[in-house]
Amino acid sequence: MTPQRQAILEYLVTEHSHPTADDIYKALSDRFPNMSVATVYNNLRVFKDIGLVQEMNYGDASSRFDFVTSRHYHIICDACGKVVDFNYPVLDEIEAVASQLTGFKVDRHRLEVYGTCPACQTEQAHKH
Amino acid sequence: MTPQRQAILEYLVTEHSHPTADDIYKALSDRFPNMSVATVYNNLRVFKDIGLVQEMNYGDASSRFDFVTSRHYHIICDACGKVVDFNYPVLDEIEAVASQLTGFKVDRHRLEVYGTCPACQTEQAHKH
DNA sequence: ACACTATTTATAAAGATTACTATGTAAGAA
DNA sequence: TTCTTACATAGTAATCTTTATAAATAGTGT
Repeated sequence: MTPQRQAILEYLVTEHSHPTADDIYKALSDRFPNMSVATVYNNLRVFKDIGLVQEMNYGDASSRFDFVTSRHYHIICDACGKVVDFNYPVLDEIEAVASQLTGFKVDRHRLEVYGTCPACQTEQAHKH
Repeated sequence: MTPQRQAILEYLVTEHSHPTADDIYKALSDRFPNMSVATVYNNLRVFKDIGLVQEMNYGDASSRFDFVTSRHYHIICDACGKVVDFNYPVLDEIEAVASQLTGFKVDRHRLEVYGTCPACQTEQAHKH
């Protein structure tokens, strides 16, 4: 557990945003002026492998990383990219159905809702 | 509707795989030896904009493209990357709940199930 | 034939992520 | 302490996917 590793983990735990690797890199560049981007990626992979952190890919943009606490889903704003958590009963049934229909051994699923966040809604309304 | 455009669309309709841009490019390189990769991307974007084709991003790998027929979900093999369709009632409720909880105006959602396909299951079993 | 518009090709460029190498650093054994 | 081993980091090059750009091409209508 190096200082850099601790700082990255700390950032993920305390910040409730869903930062990209670059967000983390920039946020910590004050405390670690010569930390490498590769270090951020390396540590994020370590955290992911042991299940502490979840990686989320959206389109062509950068991956976002989320410290895993409780089970929740994400809703993402198409306009500004903001990610917000929301709770919903875990969709176990769809996994069972998918497994039956396809013969796959199911491991997990991934669900995201897309739309426009309140802030961007008002901004778009003001454009008239 | 150029010959290249037609060929790309034809490939998406007839092949029931979920090809990447590069898959399409390679598959058509016999008939169009000097077609550019950019042409594939351009046309895929055109198809996507008019709603003929759906783009799917998985992790760091390339996007996959799916000709839109009926509403269905995807299950993806972690071992070989294969994508298989399966049918399930559309999850309208989760969109409503998410909207209520977050104040977002919901546009759509995205759901994928991950696991191991039958072929890779047997292959993994034979490794003992 | 001429102008206009859209498409293609070819290539450069961008952006995110990984690979690689050398350096550093901490822990353990002799 | 000193040597050794293992691993983390920094720095940079390389890779891969996708987009941007500019020139060439082809089609359509006048």
